[in-house]
Amino acid sequence: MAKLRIEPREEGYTRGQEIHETILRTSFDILVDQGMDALTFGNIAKRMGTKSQNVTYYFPNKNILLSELLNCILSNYEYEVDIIEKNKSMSDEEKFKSIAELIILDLATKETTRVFPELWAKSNHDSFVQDRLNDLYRRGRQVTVQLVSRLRPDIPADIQQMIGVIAAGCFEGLTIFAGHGKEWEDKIEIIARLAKNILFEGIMSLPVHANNIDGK
Amino acid sequence: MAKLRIEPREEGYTRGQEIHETILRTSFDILVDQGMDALTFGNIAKRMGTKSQNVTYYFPNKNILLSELLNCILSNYEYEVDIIEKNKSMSDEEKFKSIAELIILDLATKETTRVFPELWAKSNHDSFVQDRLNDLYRRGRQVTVQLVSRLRPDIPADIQQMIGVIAAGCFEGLTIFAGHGKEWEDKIEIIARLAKNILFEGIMSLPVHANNIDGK
DNA sequence: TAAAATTTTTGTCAAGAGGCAAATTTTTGG
DNA sequence: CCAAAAATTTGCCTCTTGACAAAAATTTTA
Repeated sequence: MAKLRIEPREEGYTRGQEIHETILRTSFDILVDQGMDALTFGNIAKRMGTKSQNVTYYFPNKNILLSELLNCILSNYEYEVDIIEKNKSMSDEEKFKSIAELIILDLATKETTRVFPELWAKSNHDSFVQDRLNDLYRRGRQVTVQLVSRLRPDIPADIQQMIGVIAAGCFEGLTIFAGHGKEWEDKIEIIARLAKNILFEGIMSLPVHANNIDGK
Repeated sequence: MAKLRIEPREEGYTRGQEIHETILRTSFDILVDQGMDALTFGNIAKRMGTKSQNVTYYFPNKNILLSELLNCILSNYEYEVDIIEKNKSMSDEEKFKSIAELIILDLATKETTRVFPELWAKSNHDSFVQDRLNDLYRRGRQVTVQLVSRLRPDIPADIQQMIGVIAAGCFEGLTIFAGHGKEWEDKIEIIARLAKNILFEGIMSLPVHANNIDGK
């Protein structure tokens, strides 16, 4: 629920440990409901009822805070991907559809709806964010691509990859229209069901001949 | 190419007119290659080789500049939607696929890849941006939804709408993975072809019974 | 050409940002 | 309980931002 995986620091008192964690959680909260602009030492301190210099003590400069925060955010999603990956009790079709549904339903969460657009925007001008996001997405797609490769073994591997990209794009894109607070939020369940069926059937009915990577 | 539709001011000298336009174009350029953070009066002026107070003269405060800029950006996309809407010389299938391809290829543009994520992020904390974006997307979807309603007249209207949302989500989401400077940028043509086929076939093979809006 | 309107420059301001340094207080392990 | 480490507070600094006001220069039009 918290959408943050915080690894403990290596040194310091347990009290300091808690503060360290509180700073990260408070930062995340600010990111979620006020956006990246509002994420300042002053605002973090204000929410925590302390001074900005105290935040500086734990995170000597803003880049360190941001990169550590990014890490906690993405680690959590990678953890979620792991859980999906390990589920082995379904057919490939069931797996594909349940993953699609899971991801779409997650993106309707306030946290996901609010945080990812900030990261997408930042990634365009910050290669550190870009790289870390890429890692996450690459790993996340792995599951889908593997399923595609089993569902459509007749398709070349690079096309299978791109199909994974398209599916992921479809999921992420729905954030904008059916995410938390968006126009289609309350239809998210129906949309999730439709999307998984459209994607599944679309992938299954792709003609082989049209998928040659060199094809015109 | 310019991705900006600037309507002339109502008053002022022609020289002032040009400056007004230059400010908006410069602002857009900054937004594209440095992002929303860097969009300050000072930076605009620096790029133009003038003083920030001169920018203030044309746009008394930043909200006015931002809302006017947003207007110019979105007006241009609405204009592009119009062009698509007017093309009547194809079958519905051809139309659907060519629209899909057109949108996906546009999103690979540097301008679109850079600007829209900024708007998505901002829309989460700025209802003015949210509303204007919604208008644009609603209008943009109209074309797709109309096609869907002709391709699948057996499906209830609200489900047709949601299919439009899913298609739009798929398009927009690809910005993140195959937009300008992204990992899959150079595969964008293949991805566009795949996506339009997956979506088309997926939509065509949706079972009617599964689409009842009240269905469990 | 002169008057009027528009544009540019100069100067100033308060608020808030990130950051540094040293004094003080609190916590913890021995 | 007591030193040493950790955490907090106090105070200050520089830079940037958006904003305002008034003087100066420029352009247009009558």
